[in-house]
Amino acid sequence: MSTRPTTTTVKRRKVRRGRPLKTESTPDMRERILDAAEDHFSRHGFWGVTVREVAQEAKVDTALLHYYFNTKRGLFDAVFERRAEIINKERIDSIDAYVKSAGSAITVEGVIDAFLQPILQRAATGDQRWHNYFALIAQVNNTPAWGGETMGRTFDNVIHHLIDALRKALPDASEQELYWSYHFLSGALTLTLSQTGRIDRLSEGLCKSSDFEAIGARMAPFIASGFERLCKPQAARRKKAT
Amino acid sequence: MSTRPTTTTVKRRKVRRGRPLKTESTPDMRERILDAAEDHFSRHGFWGVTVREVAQEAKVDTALLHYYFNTKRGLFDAVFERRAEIINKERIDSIDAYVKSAGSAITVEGVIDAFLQPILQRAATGDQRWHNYFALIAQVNNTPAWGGETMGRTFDNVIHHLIDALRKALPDASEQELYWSYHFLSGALTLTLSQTGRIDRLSEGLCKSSDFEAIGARMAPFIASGFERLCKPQAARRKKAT
DNA sequence: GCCAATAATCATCAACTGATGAATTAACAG
DNA sequence: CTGTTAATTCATCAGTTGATGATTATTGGC
Repeated sequence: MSTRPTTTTVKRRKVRRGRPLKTESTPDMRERILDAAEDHFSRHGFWGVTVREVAQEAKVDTALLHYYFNTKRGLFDAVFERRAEIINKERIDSIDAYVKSAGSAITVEGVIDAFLQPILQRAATGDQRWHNYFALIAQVNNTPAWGGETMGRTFDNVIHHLIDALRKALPDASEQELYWSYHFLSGALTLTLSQTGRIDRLSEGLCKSSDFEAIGARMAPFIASGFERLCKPQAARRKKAT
Repeated sequence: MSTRPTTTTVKRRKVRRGRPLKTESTPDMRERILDAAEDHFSRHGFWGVTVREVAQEAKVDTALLHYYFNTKRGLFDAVFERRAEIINKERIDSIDAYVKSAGSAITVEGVIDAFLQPILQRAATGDQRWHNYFALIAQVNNTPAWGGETMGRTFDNVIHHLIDALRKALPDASEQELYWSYHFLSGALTLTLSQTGRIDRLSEGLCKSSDFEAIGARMAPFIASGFERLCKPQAARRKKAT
């Protein structure tokens, strides 16, 4: 409008085209795109996000998303798998370390705590990127259309590892009770990770969904009690006296 | 295909326009639109559905959706609130009936069972429309952007009613522990309602996420154990011996 | 130095999206 | 009968969407 080039191409507003110089502090566009996508997908789900929004936040052209990930879905899957490997390895190592150290004194609560701690600790650090990622998992886990399949492909290994360890702590448990108990554990964890802030409002500020320290201290005892109730039917049987 | 009008105006493929005749078995378009919307929103969430898809399934023109609900969001809200009143009343009545009948023999498991049964029984009947509705709740409950607010507006009354009843069964419980425990309950219930079929695949068919009878028998005991563990800290305190 | 491969932007597309004013037909009140 | 209101489809719009071929600039191997 008013400001325009006075002499020799002073007011260059044009973004550089072509391959970038390697020396200029390595922009690493691919990671920037993944971060932006993680941020948006975790908040609004797959269909609630446009590739333009992601591109805008990452400050790149939309064509670059397609260059790296082909399709919007390819981008989503890349986001979903990027951190899965890290957290899965941590959880398996944590379970193994606990099982080894506990020996015959293995407890349900110990196993579940070992399973949860890697996640809750990453969440507790306050790293927004991990927060986003966990919320993304929660979204996928509650997507009926394709969530079950995606979750399975990515996390079944770890879950079976967890259940194997739980079997050691609950040698008499039936398979069914173990899986149903895990189902309830998964739900509780998922809602925790989804970060809707619902419990904050419900409790009028008494509980904060971002207070992962409080959650970390309570979740394993809560869930372990449930496991023991369901998977140790011989002890303390005092159900509804019908 | 074979049965068709023999004489006058045989090949009429054009859909009728204008106000429909009242005598022709009352189509009740409004409900049909809500059913179709419920079906789609529950599967793909708000952004994963287009008004055209809903209109097509309901076999009406898209303009009719706007005639009844103004905007896509208005349609979504109407779907969400349609069944809320019914199920909320059932849950409050169920809790009240239990509290009254149990008297001083009130138990945590009894309260939670009374809270869950209305939902699980409706789900167990196999009515697809209620299935869809419950899956929709699960979607909303895991939508960080606006899920917490919508859930609160619709369900906070019932939840506070539940927690009031639980306080009677757990007179020494701190508010915080009660709310955290409810948080885990809510997560477990939500994942159950979301019907992703994940547990089916994980357990290789041993557990069926549509088997609400199995869930109804296990969920209240599981969750009640957790509540008692967290909210009765004086008894059986045997945490990790650090 | 030359040239193929790589990494990025530009310009554009056909399809789709939510929404709306006009037209059409029936119900209903007086 | 007649005019107003309710319920429905028609026709269409302006903006958005995911995607892509062309273009530009830099790297790195020979």
